[in-house]
Amino acid sequence: MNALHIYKILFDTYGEQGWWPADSPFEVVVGAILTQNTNWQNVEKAIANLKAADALDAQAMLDMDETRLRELIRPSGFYKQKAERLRLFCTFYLGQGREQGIKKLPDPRSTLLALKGIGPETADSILLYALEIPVFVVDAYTRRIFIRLGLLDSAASYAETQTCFHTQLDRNVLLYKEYHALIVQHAKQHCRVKPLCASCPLTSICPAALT
DNA sequence: GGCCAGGTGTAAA
DNA sequence: TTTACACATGGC
Repeated sequence: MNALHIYKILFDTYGEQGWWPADSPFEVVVGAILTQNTNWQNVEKAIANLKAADALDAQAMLDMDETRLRELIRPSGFYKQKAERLRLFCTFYLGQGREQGIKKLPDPRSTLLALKGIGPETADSILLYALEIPVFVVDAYTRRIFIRLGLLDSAASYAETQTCFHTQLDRNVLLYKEYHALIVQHAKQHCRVKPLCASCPLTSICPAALT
């Protein structure tokens, strides 16, 4: 039993996800910041507001008042700190020369992590879905599911969890994109709070499934 | 009405 | 080095 096996089960169950749901790499970044500990439905409202205001653009976000940006993204919650985080990223983004400039940095991941408001999951989401760099995105769902399956120690750090996937899977952008998307899709339908249930496609391989 | 959501930064132990 | 806590809206 390994990560690839789980992937196959999830793919057979849910099919291709085609993530990230965004029209541009920059929109991926905005979504990645806005979705921090936030329901995606709320993020969609905020992004719709930005689009309606013609503000889904780095320069536009920097040009407007921060209070205006706060209002536009308010539905996504934590709107004061997220407005600041978005603008900090926008300054970095334009300063580096957008996606291409960031990709050419010696260590894009460390550079992103140095930005206030960009932690490991947000950084890796940006690397994978906006910059097409093959890093596995670890989120709360990933941990929960693999701990329940007995494939991950409950004390495993972000880095340890990520290494686990990197060593068990080929370094493939499309695979990583789909895998993370499938985990989120799966988590939304099953096992959010309660242990694995009878209709869960992973039940048959979960040691605790029937307890 | 309470719980949760595709985390992160900060401060105290 | 780990553990709490704040940050905030909207759906179920």
